[in-house]
Amino acid sequence: MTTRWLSPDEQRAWRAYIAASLLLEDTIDRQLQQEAGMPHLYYSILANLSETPERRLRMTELAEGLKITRPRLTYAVARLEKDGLVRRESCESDKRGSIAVLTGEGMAVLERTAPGHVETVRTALFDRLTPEQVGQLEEIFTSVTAGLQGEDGPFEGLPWRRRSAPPCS
Amino acid sequence: MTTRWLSPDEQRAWRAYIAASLLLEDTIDRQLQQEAGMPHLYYSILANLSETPERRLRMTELAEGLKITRPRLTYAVARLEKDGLVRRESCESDKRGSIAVLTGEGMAVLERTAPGHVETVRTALFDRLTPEQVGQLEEIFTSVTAGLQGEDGPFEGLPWRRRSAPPCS
DNA sequence: CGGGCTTGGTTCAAGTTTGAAGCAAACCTA
DNA sequence: TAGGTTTGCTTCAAACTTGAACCAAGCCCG
Repeated sequence: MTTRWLSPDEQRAWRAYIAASLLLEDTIDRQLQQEAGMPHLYYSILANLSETPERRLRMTELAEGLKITRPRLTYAVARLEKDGLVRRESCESDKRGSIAVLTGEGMAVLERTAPGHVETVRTALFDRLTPEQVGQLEEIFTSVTAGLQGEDGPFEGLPWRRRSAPPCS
Repeated sequence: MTTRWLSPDEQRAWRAYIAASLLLEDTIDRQLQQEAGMPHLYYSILANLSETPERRLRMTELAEGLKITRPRLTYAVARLEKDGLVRRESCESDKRGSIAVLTGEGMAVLERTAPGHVETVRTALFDRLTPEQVGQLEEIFTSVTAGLQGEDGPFEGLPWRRRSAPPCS
């Protein structure tokens, strides 16, 4: 089958997206590195943990939620643990398991740095969008995520996909 | 001033965007690593070069177009040069300058791998969007780019910004 | 039980990215 | 035209990411 190249509209959209996403991530990483001494992903790990009832999550659940691979998470959590922001506990009901727990210090860092982070996201992104565009953004990217990890799509083989979710709270 | 947190709508949009952009980049990187033996950025370098009249660009122009820092580009081009896909020439009119030139072999790799790449982008993204959404995508991210590197915005200090564009074709 | 398969997680080496520092050529400006 | 500053690019060390290999614990079925 002959290649279906991108239309001019699609080309422009694609390039706009690529450029902006690089700039945006760089901006956020830089701001968080300044204020919190860690890149965006590491901040997201703390944020994710802080939102669970017990401020704890199994490694695999965390990796799945963040859409990253497990080795990447292992490395990141090791660093956060060294900094005292996260602690690791082993899972009682499944002795293979490992649970990341947000420490008090981790929570404190999060609370201290959240306002600056939100401000950056706001200034760089949301302050420039109309309410309709916010809705469009959500719709577009929710759909993309569904396609990339949904049961039906052509990308089943992505390595971070999991089949079951162990509880072990 | 008290923090303006994200509204629920904004939260959802932000999370959808973060998740999808990670999945999308991973998917594209993986596909290109398979088919072309290089990550997305490196492919983009070849693609950018191929679109200029003489298939050549000054390092700084290239970095600026790709929205990446110069050390990052230096490293990437060094690798591509080692692989024979890019050659470096020194600039006559400005002896500090260095010019990246796409080789015949580089062009061949690009032509061989472009269809698979486009197919991935299409499957992961554009096949899931309506024509209106393609337009929305472009508008949103064009605006974000403008904000992050425009003359007026609050992010003047980003290190990749340049003031002038040397010709030195 | 006992062998094989799967799952949760880490480790390892190789590759990439980052920000600061360095270096040489070009550009002032007095 | 000399001295200082800027510009273009690279180098360096430290941090991060990747994918493959690994290990131990659970699972499955006989």
